[in-house]
Amino acid sequence: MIENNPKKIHIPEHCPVRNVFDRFGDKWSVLILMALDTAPSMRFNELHKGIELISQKMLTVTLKTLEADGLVKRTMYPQIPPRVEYELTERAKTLLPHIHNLIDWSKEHMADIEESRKVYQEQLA
Amino acid sequence: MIENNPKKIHIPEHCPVRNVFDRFGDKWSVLILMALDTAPSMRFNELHKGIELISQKMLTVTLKTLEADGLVKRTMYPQIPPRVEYELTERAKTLLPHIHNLIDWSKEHMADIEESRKVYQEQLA
DNA sequence: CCTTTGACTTACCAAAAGTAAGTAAATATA
DNA sequence: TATATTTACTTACTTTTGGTAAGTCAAAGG
Repeated sequence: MIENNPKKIHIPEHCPVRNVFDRFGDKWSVLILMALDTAPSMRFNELHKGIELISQKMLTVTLKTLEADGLVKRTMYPQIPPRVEYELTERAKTLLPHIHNLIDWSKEHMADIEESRKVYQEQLA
Repeated sequence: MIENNPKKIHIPEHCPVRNVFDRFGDKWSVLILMALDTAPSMRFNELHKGIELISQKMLTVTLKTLEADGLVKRTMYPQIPPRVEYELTERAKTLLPHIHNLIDWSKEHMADIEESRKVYQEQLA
């Protein structure tokens, strides 16, 4: 009777859920998608200035993974200095409503959450 | 004319969006909430076994932040060996539908996304 | 006694992310 | 002619975060 399962919940390593949240479960992906949602297209430096505190490095690597996932389209104009435009794909546009729902939830509950955090901190002291 | 804003998108460091996604934008929070959603309450080791590959350390620290945010309720029964039960709060229950929407989106699109990733990889080679 | 049990800590190490400087190539300025 | 500027990145290096494995606590069971 090795492994006599008590409650059989199991969130395995490889599943669509993990696959998605490993993408959204990083600091910057969602923020970039949101920024791109505010204009038809944006250039690298616009994103860099628009998303406070993101580093150039993290902006490039995150844009690359978003591009790989088909959520962002990258268009390079061969000029000098170079011009590169980023825009949301149709796929990304089907995702954004869900993200906005999370944002709305967060706006609605953030005051309460911060209050909870304060109370929790005070309990520790 | 320093700072003659071209497109005024701006995602500042301190805003409800960041505040929420810094929470969800970590590897484990959402997974723990999902696991807790499958039963009325769960013990530490049930979660540890149920969520594949999470370390004890990350489980404890993530549970603590979820507790601090009022998303998880922790109940300790003073026995030896100890028994600790975790359950979702009402606040968390209002959040879970949105998370499930994201999961549904991810199930719907994951095949296409993996295909995109494959194509993207092949382009590089 | 010594082992087991459950929910953790702690110390140490690896991986991820942040920082700052560098690159390319043409145009603008001195 | 020499230097500075511009944009979209790389690269090398440092810091922070996360993972691993062992240890702790106190009682019950063999």
